[in-house]
Amino acid sequence: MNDAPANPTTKRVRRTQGDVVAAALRILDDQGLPDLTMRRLAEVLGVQPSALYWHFESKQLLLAAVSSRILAPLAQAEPAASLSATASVLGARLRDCLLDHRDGAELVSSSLALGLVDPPLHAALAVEARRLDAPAPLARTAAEAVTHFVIGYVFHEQQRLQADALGATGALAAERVPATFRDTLAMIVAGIDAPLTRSPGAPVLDAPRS
Amino acid sequence: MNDAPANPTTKRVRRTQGDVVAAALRILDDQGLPDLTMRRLAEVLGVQPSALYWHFESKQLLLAAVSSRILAPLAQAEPAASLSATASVLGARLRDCLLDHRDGAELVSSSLALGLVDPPLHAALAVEARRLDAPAPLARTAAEAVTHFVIGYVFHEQQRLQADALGATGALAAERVPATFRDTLAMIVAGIDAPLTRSPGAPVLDAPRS
DNA sequence: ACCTGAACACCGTTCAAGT
DNA sequence: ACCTGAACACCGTTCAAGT
Repeated sequence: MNDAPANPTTKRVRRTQGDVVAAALRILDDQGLPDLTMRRLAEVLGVQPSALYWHFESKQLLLAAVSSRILAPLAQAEPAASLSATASVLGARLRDCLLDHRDGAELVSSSLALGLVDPPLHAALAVEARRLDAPAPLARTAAEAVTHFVIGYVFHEQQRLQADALGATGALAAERVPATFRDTLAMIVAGIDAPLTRSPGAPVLDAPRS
Repeated sequence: MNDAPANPTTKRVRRTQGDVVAAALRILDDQGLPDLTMRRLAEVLGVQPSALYWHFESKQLLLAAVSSRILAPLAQAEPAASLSATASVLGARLRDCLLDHRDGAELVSSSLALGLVDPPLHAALAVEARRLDAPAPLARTAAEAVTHFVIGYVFHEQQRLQADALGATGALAAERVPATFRDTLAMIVAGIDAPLTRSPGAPVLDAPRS
Protein backbone atom coordinates (compact mmCIF):
# COMPACT_ATOMS: atom_id res chain seq x y z
CA MET A 1 0.00 0.00 0.00
CA ASN A 2 2.88 2.36 0.72
CA ASP A 3 5.96 1.85 -1.38
CA ALA A 4 8.40 4.21 0.27
CA PRO A 5 11.86 4.02 -1.30
CA ALA A 6 13.88 1.25 0.31
CA ASN A 7 16.51 2.64 2.62
CA PRO A 8 18.88 -0.18 3.59
CA THR A 9 21.60 2.02 5.08
CA THR A 10 19.57 3.16 8.09
CA LYS A 11 16.75 2.04 10.36
CA ARG A 12 15.11 5.47 10.16
CA VAL A 13 11.50 5.15 9.00
CA ARG A 14 9.81 8.13 7.46
CA ARG A 15 6.04 8.25 7.75
CA THR A 16 3.47 9.32 5.21
CA GLN A 17 -0.07 10.58 5.73
CA GLY A 18 -1.26 7.13 4.73
CA ASP A 19 0.74 5.48 7.49
CA VAL A 20 -0.71 7.82 10.06
CA VAL A 21 -4.27 7.21 8.88
CA ALA A 22 -3.72 3.45 8.89
CA ALA A 23 -2.41 3.53 12.46
CA ALA A 24 -5.34 5.72 13.52
CA LEU A 25 -7.78 3.29 11.96
CA ARG A 26 -6.24 0.42 13.88
CA ILE A 27 -6.53 2.28 17.17
CA LEU A 28 -10.12 3.13 16.30
CA ASP A 29 -10.99 -0.52 15.70
CA ASP A 30 -9.15 -1.80 18.77
CA GLN A 31 -9.91 0.84 21.39
CA GLY A 32 -12.62 3.12 20.01
CA LEU A 33 -12.90 6.82 19.26
CA PRO A 34 -12.38 8.15 22.81
CA ASP A 35 -8.99 6.42 22.95
CA LEU A 36 -7.92 7.66 19.55
CA THR A 37 -5.78 10.49 20.92
CA MET A 38 -2.85 12.22 19.30
CA ARG A 39 -0.60 10.99 22.07
CA ARG A 40 -1.62 7.36 21.76
CA LEU A 41 -1.35 7.56 17.99
CA ALA A 42 2.14 8.99 18.29
CA GLU A 43 3.07 6.23 20.69
CA VAL A 44 1.92 3.55 18.24
CA LEU A 45 3.95 5.19 15.48
CA GLY A 46 7.00 5.44 17.74
CA VAL A 47 7.07 9.19 17.49
CA GLN A 48 6.52 12.29 19.60
CA PRO A 49 2.97 13.74 19.61
CA SER A 50 4.21 16.97 18.09
CA ALA A 51 5.50 15.06 15.06
CA LEU A 52 1.93 14.39 13.96
CA TYR A 53 1.45 18.08 13.34
CA TRP A 54 3.94 17.95 10.53
CA HIS A 55 1.60 15.50 8.71
CA PHE A 56 -1.76 16.99 9.70
CA GLU A 57 -2.63 20.53 10.63
CA SER A 58 -5.03 19.42 13.38
CA LYS A 59 -6.69 16.39 14.87
CA GLN A 60 -9.95 17.24 13.13
CA LEU A 61 -8.23 17.11 9.73
CA LEU A 62 -6.63 13.80 10.67
CA LEU A 63 -10.02 12.41 11.64
CA ALA A 64 -11.46 13.66 8.36
CA ALA A 65 -8.81 11.66 6.51
CA VAL A 66 -9.77 8.60 8.53
CA SER A 67 -13.42 9.23 7.66
CA SER A 68 -12.60 9.41 3.97
CA ARG A 69 -10.81 6.10 4.22
CA ILE A 70 -13.82 4.54 5.91
CA LEU A 71 -16.10 5.80 3.15
CA ALA A 72 -13.73 4.90 0.31
CA PRO A 73 -15.46 1.61 -0.63
CA LEU A 74 -18.52 3.65 -1.68
CA ALA A 75 -16.62 5.33 -4.49
CA GLN A 76 -17.49 3.04 -7.38
CA ALA A 77 -21.18 3.17 -8.21
CA GLU A 78 -23.31 0.25 -9.29
CA PRO A 79 -26.08 0.97 -11.77
CA ALA A 80 -29.59 -0.09 -10.79
CA ALA A 81 -33.01 -0.01 -12.40
CA SER A 82 -34.28 3.11 -10.68
CA LEU A 83 -33.15 5.97 -8.53
CA SER A 84 -34.91 4.52 -5.51
CA ALA A 85 -33.23 1.15 -6.02
CA THR A 86 -29.85 2.85 -6.27
CA ALA A 87 -30.53 4.83 -3.11
CA SER A 88 -31.52 1.65 -1.36
CA VAL A 89 -28.38 -0.19 -2.34
CA LEU A 90 -26.13 2.73 -1.51
CA GLY A 91 -27.80 3.22 1.86
CA ALA A 92 -27.18 -0.40 2.77
CA ARG A 93 -23.59 -0.20 1.59
CA LEU A 94 -23.03 2.99 3.58
CA ARG A 95 -24.22 1.14 6.67
CA ASP A 96 -21.76 -1.67 5.94
CA CYS A 97 -18.87 0.79 5.63
CA LEU A 98 -19.72 2.42 8.94
CA LEU A 99 -20.19 -0.89 10.75
CA ASP A 100 -16.82 -2.05 9.48
CA HIS A 101 -15.05 0.20 12.00
CA ARG A 102 -15.73 0.80 15.66
CA ASP A 103 -17.46 4.15 16.23
CA GLY A 104 -17.44 4.63 12.45
CA ALA A 105 -20.78 6.42 12.39
CA GLU A 106 -19.89 8.86 15.17
CA LEU A 107 -16.60 9.72 13.51
CA VAL A 108 -18.05 10.19 10.02
CA SER A 109 -21.01 12.10 11.42
CA SER A 110 -18.81 14.82 12.85
CA SER A 111 -16.42 15.02 9.89
CA LEU A 112 -19.44 15.38 7.65
CA ALA A 113 -21.05 18.07 9.80
CA LEU A 114 -17.80 20.01 9.84
CA GLY A 115 -17.74 19.82 6.04
CA LEU A 116 -14.31 18.20 6.06
CA VAL A 117 -15.37 15.21 4.01
CA ASP A 118 -17.51 14.83 0.89
CA PRO A 119 -21.08 13.63 1.39
CA PRO A 120 -20.77 9.94 0.58
CA LEU A 121 -23.85 9.37 -1.61
CA HIS A 122 -24.37 12.63 -3.47
CA ALA A 123 -21.97 12.08 -6.36
CA ALA A 124 -23.01 8.51 -7.11
CA LEU A 125 -26.70 9.36 -7.00
CA ALA A 126 -26.20 12.39 -9.22
CA VAL A 127 -24.50 10.19 -11.82
CA GLU A 128 -27.32 7.68 -11.66
CA ALA A 129 -29.92 10.41 -12.00
CA ARG A 130 -28.29 11.59 -15.24
CA ARG A 131 -28.16 8.04 -16.54
CA LEU A 132 -31.81 7.38 -15.68
CA ASP A 133 -33.04 10.80 -16.82
CA ALA A 134 -34.25 11.57 -13.32
CA PRO A 135 -34.25 15.17 -12.06
CA ALA A 136 -31.00 16.18 -10.35
CA PRO A 137 -32.69 17.88 -7.37
CA LEU A 138 -34.52 14.65 -6.62
CA ALA A 139 -31.21 12.81 -6.50
CA ARG A 140 -29.79 15.40 -4.14
CA THR A 141 -32.81 15.21 -1.85
CA ALA A 142 -32.66 11.43 -1.83
CA ALA A 143 -28.96 11.46 -1.01
CA GLU A 144 -29.57 13.85 1.86
CA ALA A 145 -32.40 11.80 3.32
CA VAL A 146 -30.64 8.45 3.08
CA THR A 147 -27.26 9.72 4.28
CA HIS A 148 -28.57 11.40 7.40
CA PHE A 149 -30.85 8.52 8.27
CA VAL A 150 -28.20 5.83 7.85
CA ILE A 151 -25.55 7.69 9.82
CA GLY A 152 -27.93 8.49 12.64
CA TYR A 153 -29.22 4.96 12.71
CA VAL A 154 -25.80 3.31 12.75
CA PHE A 155 -24.52 5.78 15.34
CA HIS A 156 -27.24 4.56 17.66
CA GLU A 157 -26.72 0.96 16.58
CA GLN A 158 -23.00 0.99 17.32
CA GLN A 159 -23.52 2.41 20.80
CA ARG A 160 -25.92 -0.44 21.52
CA LEU A 161 -23.48 -2.98 20.13
CA GLN A 162 -20.77 -1.76 22.49
CA ALA A 163 -23.14 -1.54 25.44
CA ASP A 164 -24.22 -5.11 24.84
CA ALA A 165 -20.62 -6.22 24.43
CA LEU A 166 -19.71 -4.82 27.84
CA GLY A 167 -22.71 -4.79 30.15
CA ALA A 168 -24.56 -7.73 28.64
CA THR A 169 -27.55 -7.51 30.95
CA GLY A 170 -28.66 -10.16 28.52
CA ALA A 171 -32.36 -9.51 28.82
CA LEU A 172 -33.47 -7.57 25.76
CA ALA A 173 -30.11 -7.50 24.04
CA ALA A 174 -30.85 -8.98 20.64
CA GLU A 175 -33.52 -6.65 19.31
CA ARG A 176 -33.99 -7.18 15.58
CA VAL A 177 -32.03 -4.16 14.44
CA PRO A 178 -31.40 -5.03 10.80
CA ALA A 179 -35.11 -5.55 10.16
CA THR A 180 -36.03 -2.08 11.36
CA PHE A 181 -33.17 -0.65 9.35
CA ARG A 182 -34.38 -2.29 6.17
CA ASP A 183 -37.97 -1.23 6.77
CA THR A 184 -37.12 2.36 7.48
CA LEU A 185 -34.79 2.63 4.52
CA ALA A 186 -37.50 1.12 2.33
CA MET A 187 -39.96 3.71 3.60
CA ILE A 188 -37.60 6.53 2.75
CA VAL A 189 -36.82 5.34 -0.75
CA ALA A 190 -40.55 4.82 -1.34
CA GLY A 191 -40.77 8.58 -0.92
CA ILE A 192 -38.35 8.99 -3.81
CA ASP A 193 -40.85 7.50 -6.22
CA ALA A 194 -43.94 8.98 -4.61
CA PRO A 195 -43.44 12.68 -5.42
CA LEU A 196 -43.24 11.86 -9.13
CA THR A 197 -46.93 10.98 -9.09
CA ARG A 198 -47.84 14.06 -7.05
CA SER A 199 -47.20 17.72 -7.60
CA PRO A 200 -43.43 17.96 -7.22
CA GLY A 201 -43.13 21.08 -5.11
CA ALA A 202 -46.52 21.03 -3.44
CA PRO A 203 -46.73 21.74 0.28
CA VAL A 204 -47.47 18.60 2.24
CA LEU A 205 -48.10 20.39 5.46
CA ASP A 206 -49.64 23.59 6.67
CA ALA A 207 -47.74 23.65 9.90
CA PRO A 208 -49.62 24.90 12.95
CA ARG A 209 -47.42 26.55 15.53
CA SER A 210 -47.76 26.36 19.27
CA MET B 1 -39.09 28.20 37.62
CA ASN B 2 -37.30 27.07 40.75
CA ASP B 3 -38.97 27.99 43.98
CA ALA B 4 -36.36 26.98 46.52
CA PRO B 5 -37.43 27.79 50.07
CA ALA B 6 -36.43 31.34 50.95
CA ASN B 7 -33.48 31.43 53.28
CA PRO B 8 -33.10 34.97 54.59
CA THR B 9 -30.71 34.17 57.41
CA THR B 10 -27.73 33.28 55.19
CA LYS B 11 -26.24 34.03 51.79
CA ARG B 12 -25.55 30.33 51.23
CA VAL B 13 -27.22 29.16 48.02
CA ARG B 14 -27.96 25.48 47.57
CA ARG B 15 -28.17 24.29 43.99
CA THR B 16 -30.60 21.87 42.44
CA GLN B 17 -30.22 19.76 39.32
CA GLY B 18 -32.41 22.28 37.54
CA ASP B 19 -30.05 25.12 38.38
CA VAL B 20 -27.09 23.19 37.04
CA VAL B 21 -28.90 22.36 33.80
CA ALA B 22 -29.99 25.97 33.36
CA ALA B 23 -26.42 27.21 33.80
CA ALA B 24 -25.16 24.58 31.37
CA LEU B 25 -27.74 25.65 28.80
CA ARG B 26 -26.58 29.26 29.10
CA ILE B 27 -22.96 28.28 28.56
CA LEU B 28 -24.02 26.18 25.58
CA ASP B 29 -25.83 29.09 23.97
CA ASP B 30 -23.10 31.62 24.68
CA GLN B 31 -19.92 29.64 24.05
CA GLY B 32 -20.90 26.36 22.39
CA LEU B 33 -20.50 22.70 23.25
CA PRO B 34 -16.67 22.54 23.26
CA ASP B 35 -16.60 25.21 25.98
CA LEU B 36 -19.25 23.52 28.07
CA THR B 37 -16.78 21.95 30.50
CA MET B 38 -17.36 20.86 34.05
CA ARG B 39 -14.80 23.38 35.23
CA ARG B 40 -16.38 26.32 33.42
CA LEU B 41 -19.82 25.25 34.58
CA ALA B 42 -18.59 25.08 38.15
CA GLU B 43 -17.06 28.54 37.79
CA VAL B 44 -20.35 30.00 36.56
CA LEU B 45 -22.15 28.42 39.52
CA GLY B 46 -19.54 29.72 41.95
CA VAL B 47 -18.59 26.25 43.03
CA GLN B 48 -15.72 23.76 42.82
CA PRO B 49 -15.77 21.34 39.85
CA SER B 50 -16.02 18.38 42.17
CA ALA B 51 -19.27 19.76 43.60
CA LEU B 52 -21.03 18.99 40.31
CA TYR B 53 -20.54 15.29 40.93
CA TRP B 54 -22.87 15.48 43.86
CA HIS B 55 -25.67 16.53 41.47
CA PHE B 56 -24.75 14.39 38.46
CA GLU B 57 -22.91 11.10 38.34
CA SER B 58 -21.02 12.06 35.18
CA LYS B 59 -20.77 14.72 32.50
CA GLN B 60 -22.63 12.50 30.05
CA LEU B 61 -25.61 12.28 32.39
CA LEU B 62 -25.53 16.04 32.87
CA LEU B 63 -25.53 16.51 29.09
CA ALA B 64 -28.43 14.08 28.79
CA ALA B 65 -30.40 16.25 31.20
CA VAL B 66 -29.59 19.29 29.06
CA SER B 67 -30.74 17.35 25.98
CA SER B 68 -34.04 16.52 27.64
CA ARG B 69 -34.56 20.17 28.43
CA ILE B 70 -33.90 21.08 24.80
CA LEU B 71 -36.43 18.51 23.60
CA ALA B 72 -39.02 19.35 26.26
CA PRO B 73 -41.17 21.59 23.99
CA LEU B 74 -41.95 18.51 21.88
CA ALA B 75 -43.81 16.84 24.73
CA GLN B 76 -47.36 17.93 23.98
CA ALA B 77 -48.62 16.44 20.72
CA GLU B 78 -50.84 18.16 18.21
CA PRO B 79 -53.34 16.00 16.35
CA ALA B 80 -53.26 16.14 12.55
CA ALA B 81 -55.24 14.59 9.70
CA SER B 82 -52.81 11.78 8.91
CA LEU B 83 -49.73 10.08 10.23
CA SER B 84 -47.59 11.64 7.52
CA ALA B 85 -48.88 15.10 8.37
CA THR B 86 -48.12 14.55 12.04
CA ALA B 87 -44.63 13.33 11.21
CA SER B 88 -44.11 16.38 9.06
CA VAL B 89 -45.16 18.79 11.77
CA LEU B 90 -43.16 17.03 14.45
CA GLY B 91 -40.07 16.93 12.25
CA ALA B 92 -40.27 20.66 11.69
CA ARG B 93 -40.79 21.28 15.39
CA LEU B 94 -37.86 19.06 16.28
CA ARG B 95 -35.70 21.16 13.99
CA ASP B 96 -36.92 24.30 15.75
CA CYS B 97 -36.04 22.88 19.16
CA LEU B 98 -32.52 21.99 18.04
CA LEU B 99 -31.93 25.31 16.34
CA ASP B 100 -33.00 27.10 19.50
CA HIS B 101 -29.69 26.24 21.18
CA ARG B 102 -26.16 26.42 19.87
CA ASP B 103 -24.82 22.95 18.96
CA GLY B 104 -28.22 21.56 19.95
CA ALA B 105 -28.20 18.85 17.28
CA GLU B 106 -24.71 17.61 18.11
CA LEU B 107 -25.53 17.42 21.79
CA VAL B 108 -28.87 15.66 21.35
CA SER B 109 -27.40 13.34 18.74
CA SER B 110 -24.89 11.90 21.17
CA SER B 111 -27.26 11.70 24.14
CA LEU B 112 -29.70 9.86 21.90
CA ALA B 113 -27.06 7.46 20.59
CA LEU B 114 -25.98 6.69 24.12
CA GLY B 115 -29.57 5.92 24.98
CA LEU B 116 -29.58 8.48 27.79
CA VAL B 117 -32.59 10.35 26.49
CA ASP B 118 -35.94 9.23 25.10
CA PRO B 119 -36.35 9.36 21.32
CA PRO B 120 -38.21 12.63 20.85
CA LEU B 121 -40.88 11.63 18.30
CA HIS B 122 -41.69 8.02 19.07
CA ALA B 123 -44.24 8.51 21.84
CA ALA B 124 -46.20 11.27 20.11
CA LEU B 125 -46.36 9.37 16.82
CA ALA B 126 -47.44 6.19 18.57
CA VAL B 127 -50.32 8.06 20.19
CA GLU B 128 -51.35 9.53 16.86
CA ALA B 129 -51.19 6.12 15.19
CA ARG B 130 -53.65 4.73 17.73
CA ARG B 131 -55.95 7.69 17.25
CA LEU B 132 -55.85 7.36 13.44
CA ASP B 133 -56.04 3.56 13.42
CA ALA B 134 -52.66 3.36 11.70
CA PRO B 135 -50.36 0.40 12.35
CA ALA B 136 -48.00 0.93 15.28
CA PRO B 137 -44.89 -0.39 13.46
CA LEU B 138 -45.45 2.19 10.74
CA ALA B 139 -45.45 4.94 13.35
CA ARG B 140 -42.24 3.61 14.82
CA THR B 141 -40.56 3.44 11.43
CA ALA B 142 -41.69 6.95 10.59
CA ALA B 143 -40.38 8.28 13.88
CA GLU B 144 -37.04 6.64 13.29
CA ALA B 145 -36.69 8.01 9.78
CA VAL B 146 -37.71 11.56 10.63
CA THR B 147 -35.72 11.76 13.86
CA HIS B 148 -32.45 10.61 12.36
CA PHE B 149 -32.84 12.76 9.28
CA VAL B 150 -33.69 15.93 11.18
CA ILE B 151 -30.90 15.57 13.70
CA GLY B 152 -28.31 14.82 11.03
CA TYR B 153 -29.54 17.67 8.90
CA VAL B 154 -29.53 20.24 11.69
CA PHE B 155 -26.14 19.05 12.95
CA HIS B 156 -24.72 19.92 9.55
CA GLU B 157 -26.79 23.09 9.35
CA GLN B 158 -25.56 24.40 12.69
CA GLN B 159 -21.91 23.83 11.79
CA ARG B 160 -22.46 25.90 8.65
CA LEU B 161 -24.21 28.61 10.62
CA GLN B 162 -21.22 28.95 12.94
CA ALA B 163 -18.71 28.77 10.11
CA ASP B 164 -20.56 31.55 8.32
CA ALA B 165 -20.78 33.57 11.52
CA LEU B 166 -17.01 33.46 11.98
CA GLY B 167 -15.27 33.12 8.62
CA ALA B 168 -17.87 34.90 6.56
CA THR B 169 -16.08 34.46 3.25
CA GLY B 170 -19.36 35.92 2.16
CA ALA B 171 -19.45 34.28 -1.25
CA LEU B 172 -21.85 31.35 -1.11
CA ALA B 173 -22.94 31.91 2.47
CA ALA B 174 -26.71 32.10 2.16
CA GLU B 175 -27.61 28.80 0.53
CA ARG B 176 -31.32 28.14 0.78
CA VAL B 177 -31.16 25.65 3.59
CA PRO B 178 -34.79 25.66 4.77
CA ALA B 179 -36.03 24.80 1.26
CA THR B 180 -33.95 21.66 1.00
CA PHE B 181 -35.00 20.72 4.52
CA ARG B 182 -38.66 21.01 3.68
CA ASP B 183 -38.27 19.09 0.42
CA THR B 184 -36.37 16.24 2.00
CA LEU B 185 -38.73 15.96 4.92
CA ALA B 186 -41.65 15.94 2.46
CA MET B 187 -39.99 13.13 0.53
CA ILE B 188 -39.59 11.07 3.66
CA VAL B 189 -43.15 11.51 4.88
CA ALA B 190 -44.38 10.67 1.36
CA GLY B 191 -42.84 7.26 2.04
CA ILE B 192 -45.09 6.91 5.08
CA ASP B 193 -48.19 6.91 2.90
CA ALA B 194 -46.65 4.96 0.01
CA PRO B 195 -46.21 1.53 1.62
CA LEU B 196 -49.91 1.41 2.42
CA THR B 197 -50.66 1.08 -1.27
CA ARG B 198 -47.90 -1.49 -1.81
CA SER B 199 -47.18 -4.78 -0.15
CA PRO B 200 -46.25 -3.68 3.39
CA GLY B 201 -43.27 -5.92 4.06
CA ALA B 202 -42.15 -6.54 0.51
CA PRO B 203 -38.45 -6.34 -0.28
CA VAL B 204 -37.65 -3.21 -2.24
CA LEU B 205 -34.13 -4.22 -3.05
CA ASP B 206 -32.16 -7.30 -3.86
CA ALA B 207 -28.84 -5.85 -2.85
CA PRO B 208 -25.87 -6.84 -4.99
CA ARG B 209 -22.59 -6.99 -3.09
CA SER B 210 -19.20 -5.97 -4.35
C1' DA C 1 11.92 16.97 5.12
C1' DC C 2 10.80 15.01 9.31
C1' DC C 3 11.14 14.91 14.05
C1' DT C 4 12.53 15.91 19.33
C1' DG C 5 11.91 18.12 23.88
C1' DA C 6 9.74 20.87 26.58
C1' DA C 7 6.32 23.57 27.70
C1' DC C 8 1.32 25.83 27.85
C1' DA C 9 -3.20 25.73 28.99
C1' DC C 10 -6.31 22.92 29.67
C1' DC C 11 -9.53 18.38 30.59
C1' DG C 12 -13.01 14.68 33.60
C1' DT C 13 -13.07 12.39 37.83
C1' DT C 14 -12.09 10.74 42.70
C1' DC C 15 -12.00 11.20 47.46
C1' DA C 16 -11.03 12.44 52.09
C1' DA C 17 -12.50 16.04 54.72
C1' DG C 18 -15.25 19.94 56.15
C1' DT C 19 -19.92 22.26 57.67
C1' DA D 1 -27.15 17.42 52.37
C1' DC D 2 -23.97 19.97 49.86
C1' DC D 3 -19.49 21.37 49.06
C1' DT D 4 -14.00 22.24 49.43
C1' DG D 5 -9.13 21.16 48.41
C1' DA D 6 -6.03 18.65 46.45
C1' DA D 7 -4.65 15.39 43.68
C1' DC D 8 -4.55 11.82 39.53
C1' DA D 9 -4.12 10.81 34.99
C1' DC D 10 -4.76 12.62 31.22
C1' DC D 11 -5.74 16.03 26.79
C1' DG D 12 -4.55 19.11 21.91
C1' DT D 13 -1.30 22.27 20.33
C1' DT D 14 2.91 25.31 19.72
C1' DC D 15 7.54 26.15 18.85
C1' DA D 16 12.41 26.46 19.04
C1' DA D 17 15.77 23.38 17.97
C1' DG D 18 17.93 19.32 16.07
C1' DT D 19 19.44 16.11 11.92
